This record gives sequence, structure tokens and C-alpha cells, in this order.
Amino acid sequence: MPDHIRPPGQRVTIYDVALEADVSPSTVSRAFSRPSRVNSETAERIRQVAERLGYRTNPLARALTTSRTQMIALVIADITNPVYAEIVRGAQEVAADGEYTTVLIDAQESDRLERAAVERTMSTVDGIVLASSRMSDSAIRMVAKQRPVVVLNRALADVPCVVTDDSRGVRRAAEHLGELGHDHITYVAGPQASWPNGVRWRSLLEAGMELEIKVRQIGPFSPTLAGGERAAQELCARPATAVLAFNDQMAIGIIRGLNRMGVNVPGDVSVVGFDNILAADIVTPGLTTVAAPLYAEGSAATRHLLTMIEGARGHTGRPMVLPVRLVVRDSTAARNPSPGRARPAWVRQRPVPGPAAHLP
Amino acid sequence: MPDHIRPPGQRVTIYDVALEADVSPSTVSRAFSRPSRVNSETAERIRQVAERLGYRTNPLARALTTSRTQMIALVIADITNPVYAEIVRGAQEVAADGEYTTVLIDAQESDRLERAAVERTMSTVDGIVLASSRMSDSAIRMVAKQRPVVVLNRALADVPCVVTDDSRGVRRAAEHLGELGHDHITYVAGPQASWPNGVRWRSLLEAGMELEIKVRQIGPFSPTLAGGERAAQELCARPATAVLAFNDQMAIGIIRGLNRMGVNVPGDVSVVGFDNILAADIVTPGLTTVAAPLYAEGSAATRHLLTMIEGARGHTGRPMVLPVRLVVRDSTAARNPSPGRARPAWVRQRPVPGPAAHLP
DNA sequence: GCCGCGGCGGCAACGGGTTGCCATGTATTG
DNA sequence: CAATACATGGCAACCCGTTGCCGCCGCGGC
Repeated sequence: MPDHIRPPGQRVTIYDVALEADVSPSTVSRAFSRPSRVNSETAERIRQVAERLGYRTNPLARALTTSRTQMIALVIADITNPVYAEIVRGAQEVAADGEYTTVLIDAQESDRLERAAVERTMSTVDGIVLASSRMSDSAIRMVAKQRPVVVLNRALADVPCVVTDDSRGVRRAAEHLGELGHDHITYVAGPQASWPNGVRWRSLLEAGMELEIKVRQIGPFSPTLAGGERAAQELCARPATAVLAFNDQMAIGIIRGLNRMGVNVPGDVSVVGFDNILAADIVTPGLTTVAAPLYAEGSAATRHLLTMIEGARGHTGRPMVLPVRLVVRDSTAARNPSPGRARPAWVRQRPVPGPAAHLP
Repeated sequence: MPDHIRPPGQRVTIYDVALEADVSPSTVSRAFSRPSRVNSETAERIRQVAERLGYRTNPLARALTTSRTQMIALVIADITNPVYAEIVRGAQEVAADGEYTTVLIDAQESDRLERAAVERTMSTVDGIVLASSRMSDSAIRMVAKQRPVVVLNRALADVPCVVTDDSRGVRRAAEHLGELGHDHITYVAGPQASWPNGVRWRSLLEAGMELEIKVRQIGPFSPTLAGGERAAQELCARPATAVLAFNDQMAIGIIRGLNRMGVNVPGDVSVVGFDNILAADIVTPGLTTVAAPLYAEGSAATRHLLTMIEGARGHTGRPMVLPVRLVVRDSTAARNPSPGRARPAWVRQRPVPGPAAHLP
């Protein structure tokens, strides 16, 4: 039991330990921060005394001189989006291993909120991981000038980046749909401020070219269930047999919306999502989707950040690219065989315009 | 443009500002922290100079003397569980309003990890919200002795608590099932370390008493999809027509598991969950569940914490209780009529789709 | 004219570690 | 045995604000 009971809630300081161990405060400090700089027996004694007194080094005081807080910030676009859960896990794991604490910031899909939060936190952390930032490139560069930054899901010159191989993912999805007989794919766009959104569309454009599949885009819609349902409405106006959605939540929303309007998935329309969130596996039909290595994204970005913080001038020019894979479930199927028909059977909306226009 | 360009990455300090504004550093400090203590013109001038030089007060240095970091910790059991997303939102909203930054800690359902993280973070934050802590009561009290703490989803003497009215929620669920003709409810238990788990079971016991419904418990299982699927297996061994699961994820797992074994929900078995996560609405059949005011939980707990931090000796003895409501969807239905039989029809293992099975 | 008081600003002592530099003592080397 | 090297530990300055206390000044009251 401690023979010196801390009288009031006062914290134990190195001075207390120093007094008790009969050494100078600096020696106590070194015993913890640079053990090699002090005799091992002395260090051991100090550690014992510290233990007995319940000494805990004060991270703030330490930070004041070292300007290292052992904290990093992890900024995500929307904590409500399950995609980020695994990313956060990966990041926190690595951070904890390196004795870092993670400050999680939820930007709520808002450029403004994100900037404000980053601003407020910046001076307190040793580095920042921006996962799916909604800030402008220039704003990011601004931040990167003041603190080590790693950007996730966005490629940006002069700032270290980690991205997934979306281009390949889209390609695989297009191939898959092509094999099922689809010759036309509609991309349902997500937030314009989202970098991957642009990449996915452009990749689809490219893949369409090579595979001789026609593509088009509708949107943007909010990257949520509700957004997907709205997209479903628009899809009805301009029908398609194959849809690639910006993310799984939208894809699920689309399926629901279509179902409500009497359209069968995958019977009439095939739908592919992006991210492979947990829900993709539990909805009916199971969602075919492009899976990203979420955990790896978080851990890779964080690992990179830590090495930057720990001195390495970091930054390997090219962004780090992580592989993706296509998870095939039940939301995609062979194209509804309706030979001789230009449009899927379920289009009963409005009489086909065009040639009809010439009729009296 | 600033006429004094900071030469190296050096931060601007009050000393720089003092020099430039021709006052003492203490005056600069006061100009920001206690404006009333300094002449308003002087203060204005100082503020101008500070602005021009790009001065930003260093929160760490400030914290060192005031021992207020303007940060709070929010500890959640499992970031992968969507329930917490809204809670986090509520907490962060309130925290941000009060100029506090939130440090999110994911305990990964582990007592050990949780303690370690709290330990590590405690000295850096002004207070802590423990949402669904997996720590022991005594461990929590220990922490509460050192920092203001508010506990969410657990009642604990001597520590401020915010809980939901689970008892009422269970009661409502039992009534609902009773009205549908069920005279036996099986509770599928979640983590034993979870306080609500105990409450829910006891409440069901009580409700069963009053409503003359027989109840029994199986488990514990992990509060996840996989856990629910395992529970489904066990349910087959000892059949039931009505099931109340610890949470929605388990409930969904149970439904999947049962389906796989040819059991129809709600035709053969009615399932009720807890939490009303987003997925509850998108699965088929839609999940009947007890909804908690998640956002309100987070915000109420945090508001309480902030008032504690801000001096009020806080703590109103009794825990604060938030209301819940039963959301009825399609996973519950009238009991499968099989008069004169001790066990439901599906016990034969092989799917026998009764007439009711395909009704809307 | 003297005293008291309030407004304002400065001095200096913190808070709790960290670290450059020096002093001492011992081990190594020629 | 002298000269040099190294291992240890202490001193004191420093990081950047905050705050108790005091002094100065001008003003109003008696």
C-alpha cells in the first residue's frame, strides 16, 4: 500500500517521485523518456517509487515541450455510414499499437463542418487522416502544410494518399454485367464532392468503351437509402436493365424503390453496389457489390501517417493503391430475355417518344 | 498581408503579439481569456495584432495551467454496431456547441481494451461519457472518482446515469406478442457484461408474470449477426413461436438462421428486436423492434457531462430515463394456428408451408 | 489638498515535464 | 601515472499560457 497517500486530489509529479527516490526531477524524467540515459538500477528504483506513488506522466506537460501529443485525428465524412466503421477500426488498431490516441471527427458530409473541426483540432494532434474528405483540394493542401496528413480515397499531388483500385472494381463489375448479357449500364452518381464518385464514373465510361457496353449517368443523389429511392424514380423515367450505384446504401435504396414500383430485381434490372457493407449481405436479394479492403485502408493510411510523424519525410509521390474485389450475390442476373424489344418489358410508363412524334 | 512572416514553422505566441502590440504578455493573455480585465481599446488593438500575426492560442499550454482541455471522451462498446452512430452524433453535436472536442474510443466489446483506453485518455480529457460500458461497476466508480463521468445505458448508484425505459419497451413488446396470440416468449440473451441485457430479461420475466405469458431465456450469444445465427440453431432444438432478441443484429441473424432451416418468419415464428437500427427497416421481413431515442441518449448524456464539468456538483441521484417505443413491422404476426398441438408445426425440421405462410 | 478607490497593466511564479550543458567519478588507454 | 573517454546525474532554461498580487494613475469626495 502507498505510504504517502495523496492528500487532496493532487496529481503525483516527477518532483514527488524525485523527492522520494532521492534524485533530481530531471533524472526521473529521463528514467521514463530516455531510459538509456540513466543507470539501470537507478531507473528501476525510480520506476518502483513511481509505481508506489501512483505516478502517471502528464501527457499535456510533455506535449508542451516536445510538441508531440501522441494523438492523431481521423476525419470521416459520415459516421452513420457503416463503411467507416471498419476503416476506423483499422486506424485505431495501428494508432493504439503506436501508443497514439485517435480523435474521431465526423464531418456530417459537410465541407464547412469538416474545416471547422479540423481547424479546431489541428493544433492538438500530431497528424491527420482524412478519410473521404469533402474539403477542396486546396483546403487539404493548406492543412497538409501545417501538419502531417494522409488522404484516404482521393489522389492528390504533393500529399500522401491511399486509394482503392476503383477503376479495376468498376471494370470487373462491367465485365460481370456484360457476361450476363447487359449491353447498357446506368451509373447512379453520389456526392459530387466525393472524389471516388468521379473516378467510378470515368472508369465506367472507359470500361464501356472497351467492352462495347453503352453507359450513362444519372444523379447526383445523396449517398443514402433515401437517395437511392429517389434515384429509382428517375430510373423509371429512363429505364435500364443494369445499374451501378455509387455505394451500397444507394443500391439498396434503388432496389427498394424499384420493388415498390413493381420492378423485379434481378429479374428486370440488375443492381451493383460499392463497398460491401454488412447490410449488402442481409438484404433480399443479396447485393452484388465491389468490396474494398476497409480495414486495410484505415490501417495503411494510419501506418503511413505514423511514419511521417516519426520523422521520415514520407510521401512516395504516387498514391498507394489497394486492391478490390467483386462480390457476386443475387442482385444481378442474366438480362431479361425479351428478344426483339428495344426496352425492357416493365416499361409501361409513357408511350415511346420519337417515331411516334411523326404520327398525326 | 502579414508584415512579419513567421520565418520557420514557429508558432506565434503571446510573446510575439505582446512585443508587436507593445504590452506585456499577461495583457495579451487576458485580452483573450478575460477581456473584461483589460481596457477595451487595448484589447481591440491586441486582437488586431494577433489577427495580423496569425496568433492561435495553444490549447495545450492553456490546459497545463487551467487543467481544462476542452475535450471529452466518448467510449462506445463497438463502433461496428450501428446503434452507436446516432449516439455519437448526439454527443458530438452537444460537445461541439460547448466548444468541446470529442475523443471517440471503441472498446471492441472488451473490458480490457476499454479500461486500457480509458486509462490512457483519462488525463487528457475533462470528462467521459461511457456508453454501454463493459467495465465492472467498481471500475467505473474508480474512473468516476478521477474525472466527471456520465454512464449511458446502465444505472449505477453514485454516478450520473442516462438510461432508456427498456422495461417499458419489453412490456410493450410482450403485450404486442400476447395480442397476436403468443403465450410463450423466448429471450435470446446478449453479452452478460451488458447491463441492458439483464434489465431486458428481468423485465420480460415480470411482463410474462402479469400478462400470463410463459418466458424463457437462451444464450448468451454475441450481439451480432453471427451470434443470432447461432441462436437460431439452438432455437430449433427448443422451439418457440415468439422470440425477443437482445438487439436488432441478433434478431436479423435469427431470422436468417431460421429461414435457412426452412422456418418462416413471421409465419412460424415472430421475432422482435431492440434498437431500431437502419437495417431493421430494409431487411425482409421488416423487423419489429423496440426503438430507443439514440440521438437523445447521446446528447442528454453529454449535456449532463458538460454541466458537471462546468462546476455544478451535478448528479441528481436518480438516473435519467428516456422513453422508447415499439415499432411494428412484418417480423411479427398472429401465432400459427395449430390447435391441440404442443409444439409448432415446423418442429419437424422440414419446411411445411402452412396456408398462412405466404399471406402478405 | 489629502485620502480612498477603481481601472488597468506589469511582474513573477507557477503548471509538469524536457533537454542542452556541465561536473563528477570511474574506466580505458598509451 | 597522466590523459582521455565515457557513464551518470544535476542545474537551469525553456515550452506557452494563466493568475495572484502589487503598483501606478486619475478621479471623486471631504
